[in-house]
Amino acid sequence: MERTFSDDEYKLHLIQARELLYDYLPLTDEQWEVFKQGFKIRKYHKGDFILSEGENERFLSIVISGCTRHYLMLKGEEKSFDFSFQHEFSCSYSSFIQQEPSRFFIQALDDCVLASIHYDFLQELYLHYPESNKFGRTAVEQYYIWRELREISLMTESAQERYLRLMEKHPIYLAQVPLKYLASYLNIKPESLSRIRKKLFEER
Amino acid sequence: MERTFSDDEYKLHLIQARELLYDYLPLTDEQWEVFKQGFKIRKYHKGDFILSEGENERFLSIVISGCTRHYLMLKGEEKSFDFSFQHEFSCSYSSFIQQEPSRFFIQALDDCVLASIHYDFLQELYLHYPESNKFGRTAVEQYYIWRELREISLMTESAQERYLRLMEKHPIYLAQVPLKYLASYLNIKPESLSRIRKKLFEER
DNA sequence: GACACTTCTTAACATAGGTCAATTTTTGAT
DNA sequence: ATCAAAAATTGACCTATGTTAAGAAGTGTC
Repeated sequence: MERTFSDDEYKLHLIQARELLYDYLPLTDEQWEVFKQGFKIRKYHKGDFILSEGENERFLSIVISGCTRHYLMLKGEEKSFDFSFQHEFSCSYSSFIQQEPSRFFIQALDDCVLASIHYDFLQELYLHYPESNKFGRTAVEQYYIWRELREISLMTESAQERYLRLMEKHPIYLAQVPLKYLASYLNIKPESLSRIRKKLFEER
Repeated sequence: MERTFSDDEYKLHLIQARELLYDYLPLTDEQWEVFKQGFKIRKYHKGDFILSEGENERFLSIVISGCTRHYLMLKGEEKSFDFSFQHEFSCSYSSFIQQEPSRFFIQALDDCVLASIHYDFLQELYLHYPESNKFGRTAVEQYYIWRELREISLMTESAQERYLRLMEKHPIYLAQVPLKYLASYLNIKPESLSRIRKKLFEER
């Protein structure tokens, strides 16, 4: 469920969006005037669903504040695949690209604000401003690199190694994400994560 | 090591390249005249290295014939991540995008011919023909979808389930890829794949 | 601040897949 | 066709993680 807010808030968030976007795609004032028409600022409360399985992902979003969790349901169990924090993209990307039903749920892990660009608007941009393909390309390239790192991790590391690397590289996950979701992100059960944490604690 | 061939062969392969590319990116004759200047046809014998770990991936390639294997070395062991057959892209993509050293080796699994577009040429294209960003975007989108499916598989399926799905969806892998590589692609040891195959055989 | 609800931890036991070592089968070179 | 090398299989045993069940520690609500 989407939440509402004031015009002033909306404008502020749009400015933030441009700033956060800057690293991926620095836009001239002129370009921004075009782009910003296509952005929708969306606000969610902790626990709200941003996207549900089976829906087409219509938005490519950048997280302005808060964080989101991407997961899928399998045999009655949740499997967490991604967490998106400020400055990162949040999108069920395969669904977005193909405009096919998403296998993933996206849920607000905390209160959060997203700047979301609509699929149709992006297609229009691609058509009328060919250089905007660069935006789509850059976004998906970022996504791709992330996915590849995840896959390498899943293929080559033990659960404990993944946990240790997570602590080192993304301590924010430890701080913000409930352990049961982290466990599933590490591809183990919460009980196994507990054991690993206990063992690491005892060893030091 | 790259192999050589005649002018006629070269021209033929260029034509094939355009055809194979068509599904990803239909090009007008005019566009093709520009694109084809950037393509290099490369031919390898079975076992040749197309890219080694530590090298920057300079080419985005489409497989015209034969097949390639992408793998990385970890603790003295090979881990296979991808096989690319005719019509598919073959590229150490993160390295290509970031122009940073590749973690992957790419090896000719059979004699093969690739149509490869050079990184620099592609950047020029992006610059001078903004619509060509669409090519880069489409290629990486394909890659992304593939990576996501792999990740879902690794996260949610047992080795046996992965093997069965492979048999069903990509029987060509069974036919063309040595079991030791398939095992590593399924993220298990050859001994375990043997056991799975034996069990499946006895059950029917 | 008491209660209910969720999350986290612990322990005992089960299992998929890993390890090691030996054997069989396949492949490739001559 | 023969032989050596590589790939695939098998069996005995091991280990990390899963399963189940219980209890402890948080958290949010009135």
